[in-house]
Amino acid sequence: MAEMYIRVAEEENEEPMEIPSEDDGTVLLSTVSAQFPGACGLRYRSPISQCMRGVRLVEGVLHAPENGWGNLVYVVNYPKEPALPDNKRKMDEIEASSAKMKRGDHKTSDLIVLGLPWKTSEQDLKDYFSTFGEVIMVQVKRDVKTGNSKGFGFVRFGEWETQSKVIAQRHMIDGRWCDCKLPNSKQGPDEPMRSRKVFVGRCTEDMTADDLRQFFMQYGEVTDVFIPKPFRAFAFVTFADDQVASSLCGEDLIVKGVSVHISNAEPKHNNSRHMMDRAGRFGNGFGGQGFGSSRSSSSSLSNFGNFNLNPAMMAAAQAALQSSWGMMGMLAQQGQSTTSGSSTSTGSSRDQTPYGSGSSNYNSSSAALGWGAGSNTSAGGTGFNTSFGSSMESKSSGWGM
DNA sequence: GTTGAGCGTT
Repeated sequence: MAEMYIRVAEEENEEPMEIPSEDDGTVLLSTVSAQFPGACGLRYRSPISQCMRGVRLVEGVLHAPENGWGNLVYVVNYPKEPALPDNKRKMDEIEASSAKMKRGDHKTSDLIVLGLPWKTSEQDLKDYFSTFGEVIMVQVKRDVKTGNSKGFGFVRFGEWETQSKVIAQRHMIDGRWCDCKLPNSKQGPDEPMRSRKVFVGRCTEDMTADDLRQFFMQYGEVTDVFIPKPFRAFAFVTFADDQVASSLCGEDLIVKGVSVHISNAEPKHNNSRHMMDRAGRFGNGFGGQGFGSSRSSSSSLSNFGNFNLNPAMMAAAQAALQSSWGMMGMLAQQGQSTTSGSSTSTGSSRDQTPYGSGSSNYNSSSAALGWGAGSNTSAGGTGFNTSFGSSMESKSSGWGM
């Protein structure tokens, strides 16, 4: 099937935009979200049943309904708002619209961007994130000596709404799925955060992170899904709202026909545990920033009128072109992403072996940057060792929650 | 088979 366009709109009766399909007739979710930032799926009104129907979404790929995409208008799905008690939501709205809204509450903070392709530059990051809203800072962390990317970076947005939207979804950047989170340094003391995450026991191996995300989305906005890498029959799901999480604890829910058990996520093993326990008398160590307190994630999509042609798509396409695997490589990467480690991240240990066997061209530039060379001998191990058997001590610094 | 990666030379 040749490339075609399908019609997509934010609401059923709004003017649709045409967005391109892939050669095989599927449409990438990343293509949709390039035009509709924050999109998590598509739906349409069935001409037969007159009901809204969901479009099948498998690992980032949208599949046409039985009789093809046709000429229907597909409507964008966005993550559900956290299910807050009505009165609470009203309070937030009033607060937000009031002129004397205390500004301190919704300050943005730096977000860590995990899982970046080695080659992603700060400009790439900025181009990508600008589709969501005003970007006021980007960084790619690099090895000081070699200048090689460490595979993560930071971004800071101008608006709180932008930040919360970005945290709530995954990001296809230069051909890899990346995650944006509050960095550990910004996480509050654990209690408030703890309850946003639930432990999901009795998972089966066929439950992908995407499955879990789709399933739990009905209860509220899902900000993270984690599935341990070698299969271990459990998972973690994090919500934007701690009330959603705690309301599920103790339940047995049916996911893909299997009963899973939801319980509290225990704190991750954690070395920094003596901060301010009972030293109560010297003022509370953590005075200021109430961290987990009031979160009112309004995900009204401000469509900041952007004319830039979807950098997300450009970047992905670019990645496909440059990788010797072409578009197939991209698809392969996506496919692998959800079956592996964290839903979040693409693949276990940076398996971005972009240059398949024998591809000649990769290193005029990389070699100059010191890539292939004798890996890292230093124990500090930010290295790029492609052999990931080598253990670098796992430093779980705590607050991963 | 029921408790998890990776986090900032300011």
